Amino acid sequence: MHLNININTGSNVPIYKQITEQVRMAVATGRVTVADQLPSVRALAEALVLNPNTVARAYADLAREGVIETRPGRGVFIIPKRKVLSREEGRRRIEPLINTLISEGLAMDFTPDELQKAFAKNLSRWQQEKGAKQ
Amino acid sequence: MHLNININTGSNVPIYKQITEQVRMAVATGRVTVADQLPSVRALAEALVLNPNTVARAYADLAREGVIETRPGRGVFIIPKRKVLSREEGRRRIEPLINTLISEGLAMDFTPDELQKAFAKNLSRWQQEKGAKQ
Amino acid sequence: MHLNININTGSNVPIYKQITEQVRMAVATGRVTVADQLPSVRALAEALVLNPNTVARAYADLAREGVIETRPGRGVFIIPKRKVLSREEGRRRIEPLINTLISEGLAMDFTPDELQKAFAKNLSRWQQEKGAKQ
Amino acid sequence: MHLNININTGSNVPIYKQITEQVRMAVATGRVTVADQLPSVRALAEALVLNPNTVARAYADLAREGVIETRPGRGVFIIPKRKVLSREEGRRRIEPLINTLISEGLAMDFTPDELQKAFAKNLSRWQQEKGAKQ
DNA sequence: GTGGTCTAGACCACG
DNA sequence: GTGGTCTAGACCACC
Repeated sequence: MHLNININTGSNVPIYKQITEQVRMAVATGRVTVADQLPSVRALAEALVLNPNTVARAYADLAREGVIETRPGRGVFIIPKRKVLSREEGRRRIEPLINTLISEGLAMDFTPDELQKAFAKNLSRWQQEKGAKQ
Repeated sequence: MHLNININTGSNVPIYKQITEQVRMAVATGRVTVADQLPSVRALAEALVLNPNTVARAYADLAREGVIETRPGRGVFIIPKRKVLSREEGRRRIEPLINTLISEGLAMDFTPDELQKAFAKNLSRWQQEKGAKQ
Repeated sequence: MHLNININTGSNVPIYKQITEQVRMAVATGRVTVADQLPSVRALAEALVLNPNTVARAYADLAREGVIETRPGRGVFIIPKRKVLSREEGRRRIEPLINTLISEGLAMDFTPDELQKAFAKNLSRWQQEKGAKQ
Repeated sequence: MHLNININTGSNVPIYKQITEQVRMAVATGRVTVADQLPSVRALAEALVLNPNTVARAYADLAREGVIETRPGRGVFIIPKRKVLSREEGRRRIEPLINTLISEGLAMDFTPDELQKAFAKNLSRWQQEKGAKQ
């Protein structure tokens, strides 16, 4: 198991969200598995050169979501995945992202075809990463 | 010309962004066309029960994007689409939107195939609307 | 790094534009360099006796131009120069500035030759300053 | 004598200023000469499809500057040119325009050489116009 | 009437 | 502490 989180400080995405997203992805793609132990707040903060508060917040969010469990004194662990969101809720949350992408993309002079291709390209990159790790 | 903007004040998305997106969409789908005049800052602010500054900010963003033109003392107008950003800058701005969509989608247990289909479906809807109006 | 911005409240030039121009100049001449941190919105507002919103607007414009990057919660930073606008858009924006200069200059009884010389002189000053600092 | 004013409603330059500028230029280049009569406020407004108030304001500005004279009941006339601004005042007003041009131009990724060339090109275009009319 | 600028001060998210 | 968003209300230039 190797978590390997990358932080982009220049991004608009808040750092704590970059962490939660990458941990969620690592779990979803099977790169880390149930009962795996994550680095401690302090260790991860040091490794990523971040404020421990930022890491703590990310872990708190993940714990609230039911992705990880912090066992005081022993560490942070992955817990079995349950579906948190129903299909419908998922769709409700994902559609605005799609439409923002299309709206901004078209306004920026990209053709629908270019958008489709760019999306497919990035999607396949994510799948490759997943395949490589499994 | 029928603009019909809906604001969701409870959303995380800033109000000014909801406005810019809906205007861009109205233009992209042909619901408003070149040379159409948009409601004045004050009129839209009153209609949406917002502060005029919020509407002004949305209009300013659209003007910077090259979607509209504000003519002081006369009003706000749709202008012919033109290429404002460099190719690289466009790519730089569209990639994070794509990756957020993929990351959130996969984290919500959608398969890559489902995401691809959902994206294609929405994209074709934008084009259909436009085709229907033209 | 020494920013040293001067505001002329009596001028017709909006304050936020005076700020953006002086920051751009500081960057172009090398007085501030990549990765330098600019004063915070509040700090600069206090130093210049301005409303923080006015400074924030100037910073927002610079960020859109690709001169700086605002990192919420951390501050404002100079970033490597990159091409944001398309070639055509750049031309579209620079031509009116040139023509205003020529028109006003000729109306003030300067000869074309004098204008040409004045322009060349200022241009070389910008380059000299930059050379001296680098 | 043919005045031939062109108004660009899409420009940021206020319409009344476009008029004053073009009249001043027409006088400065000798396209219209002393004792020439200009179109009346009403006639020019109709010809340019403008609000008469806008033309009236432009004429008022020109009269205040000493470029034209309105003789009630008879019309609007060019009056002999005097230098309104001293050399020094002229320089004080022209330098900021030059520096804005350079600052924005460099920020937009134009090279000094490109700026110099663009300036020279536009300047020669103005001179050609003048030559053609004389 | 129109949009543009600025101030004042609030609340929020982030680190 | 930082920047981002929004409201409220002022004053100005322009048409």
